[in-house]
Amino acid sequence: MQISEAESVVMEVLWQRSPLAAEDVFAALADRQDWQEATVKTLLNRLLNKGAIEAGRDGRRYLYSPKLRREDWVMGESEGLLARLFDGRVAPLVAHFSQHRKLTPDDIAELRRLIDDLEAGDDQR
Amino acid sequence: MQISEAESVVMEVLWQRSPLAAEDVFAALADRQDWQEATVKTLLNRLLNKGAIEAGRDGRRYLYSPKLRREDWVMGESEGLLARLFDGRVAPLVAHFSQHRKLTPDDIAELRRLIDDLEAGDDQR
DNA sequence: GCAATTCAATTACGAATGTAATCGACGAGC
DNA sequence: GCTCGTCGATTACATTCGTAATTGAATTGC
Repeated sequence: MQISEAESVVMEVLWQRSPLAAEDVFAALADRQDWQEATVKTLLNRLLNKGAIEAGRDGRRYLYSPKLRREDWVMGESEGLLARLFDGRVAPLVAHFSQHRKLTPDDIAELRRLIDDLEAGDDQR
Repeated sequence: MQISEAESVVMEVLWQRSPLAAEDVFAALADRQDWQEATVKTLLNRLLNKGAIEAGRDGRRYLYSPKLRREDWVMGESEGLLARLFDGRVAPLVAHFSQHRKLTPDDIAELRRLIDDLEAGDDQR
């Protein structure tokens, strides 16, 4: 499922809360995006055609909900980047960020916790 | 500097080895990409116009070299993804991969080494 | 010197994308 | 019932991208 940049902005709104009418999506974006309502409607329609969202009637209008799960989308995007830039390995990615000092102490602490859990829980699950 | 998908394939070749003539880039891609040589030349030209590469004359032809550093491009792409999908934090990204069991034991071991180094070398550099 | 070859530069063209305006149907108010 | 407003659907249009073919200039072989 290919989602364009602009489309993903709309998806984020729906992942946040749904179902929503076109107007609600527009309203939710009003501060961040300088889009006309017509633009939002176009994007909703394109997402509908792609099957990324679905619409249920609510009287005269539609309420839109995501069909594509954010989780799956995020996984696809992440995997793509990882494959293209880091030969599919996670460690080099983290190394990359660390080399550019993009890791806050909090990041490091959280990473440590993650690693500890992973090593401890090797067989669980 | 905006590099499209197809353009980045060409960049990867030049990052690997440069300077190269258009023909060499084409040859290097022959197995992976089913592109005509004309296509490769178009991409080289677009990259030239964008300033991502530069060309030095070699008699009748040109030899192309990257101007954009891979390092910088990778950082830009990574930061972009991180910002869009993980609120700019590295740890959630790693957590995401770990939740989907995308971490090999090697990954985990390497991550541990990274973390250890980071914690040990807090002030160095 | 002229023809054939070889490059790069220019042009092509359909699909996707960003950004909207317009149209047409349906319901609400008079 | 007719009119007006409100939605979604359709159409629009410039730009970027993927994928090339064509052209034009320089070079090389005869």
